[in-house]
Amino acid sequence: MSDFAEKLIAWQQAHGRHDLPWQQTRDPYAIWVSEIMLQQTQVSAVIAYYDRFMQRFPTIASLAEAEQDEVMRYWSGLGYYSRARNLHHAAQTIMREHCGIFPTDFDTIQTLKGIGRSTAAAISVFAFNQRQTILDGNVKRVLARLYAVEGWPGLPDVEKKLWQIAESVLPSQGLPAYVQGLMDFGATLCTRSKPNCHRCPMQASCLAYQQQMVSVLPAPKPRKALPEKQTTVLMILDAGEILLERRPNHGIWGGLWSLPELSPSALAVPHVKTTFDMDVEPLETLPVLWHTFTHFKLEITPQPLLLQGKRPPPAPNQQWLALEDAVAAALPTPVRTLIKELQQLRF
DNA sequence: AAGTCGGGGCT
DNA sequence: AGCCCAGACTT
Repeated sequence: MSDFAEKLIAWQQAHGRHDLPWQQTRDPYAIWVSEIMLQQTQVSAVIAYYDRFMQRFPTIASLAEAEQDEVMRYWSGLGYYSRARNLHHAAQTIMREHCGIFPTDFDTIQTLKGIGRSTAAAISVFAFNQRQTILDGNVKRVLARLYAVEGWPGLPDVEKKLWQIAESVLPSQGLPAYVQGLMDFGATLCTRSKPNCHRCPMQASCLAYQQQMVSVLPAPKPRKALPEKQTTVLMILDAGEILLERRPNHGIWGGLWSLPELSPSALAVPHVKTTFDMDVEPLETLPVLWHTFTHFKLEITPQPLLLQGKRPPPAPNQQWLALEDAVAAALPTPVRTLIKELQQLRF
């Protein structure tokens, strides 16, 4: 038996979960229902649904005979409703094509709707004590760390490698405890954030731990490049003071004081004349600034301007502030950065 | 290979 | 406000 499997089984016996409702049985139907409910759904959310469902549909036959509407009612709130439709459909398939007996053959199990390789493996192990491996999100994380597998596990090549590793570390016996251990270990110790490496029996052999890669493995799903927007902000100066404008309550930086904004296509000098009734002269430009929000990147072009002549009275949503006060004010970070840069340029 | 399904917990 | 969860299926 691989060193990993041996340690995992020992860990499972000491620290794993043993009292979940679907662990008290070897009925393939009960285990099947639990596995479907647990797809992309946390244990704590499943338990109540599982108990209610099994009370109403205790057997394959009772589920197959039920109206789809009633099945859906018992699933309502769990999400991923195709799981319930597939479960219902597969129950009827078993009645029709398998004499009402849940199939024991691994490949046959996978032909049932809603059962892929990992779920088929879980059923095969827990109900029939067969030698198969699962590969769910927990197991992917555990193996990606133990074997320092780089790349997002959703990539076919990476997933293939993880299946291969999962098979290679499979013990020859004690499969139920081992597979339950895989899941419990990933769910409670080798967690996504803040894994408990101190209490990990695999620490010495964990490649990610050795290479200090635990926090970056497995690699997160690559995000699509954020859309880029651009804007120009006006830095209108007069007597060591800068003109600030309160932003509308809705939208980005809602209600915050900021710099007046200008659509990138507009010309600064005429715009300021029309909008603010000020005569200004352009100053030396500052470098463009990038700011990243959660949903887009913003290219901010600062446009410093020097007021010529008399300062008109500020509108209610405007104020003049000394540069050093502006730096200390509660302005959006990139705006403060720009004002700081301008301040240093002046002296 | 990418999109879809989903409520809920976590950060 | 994303990201992820005992994934599988469709496009």
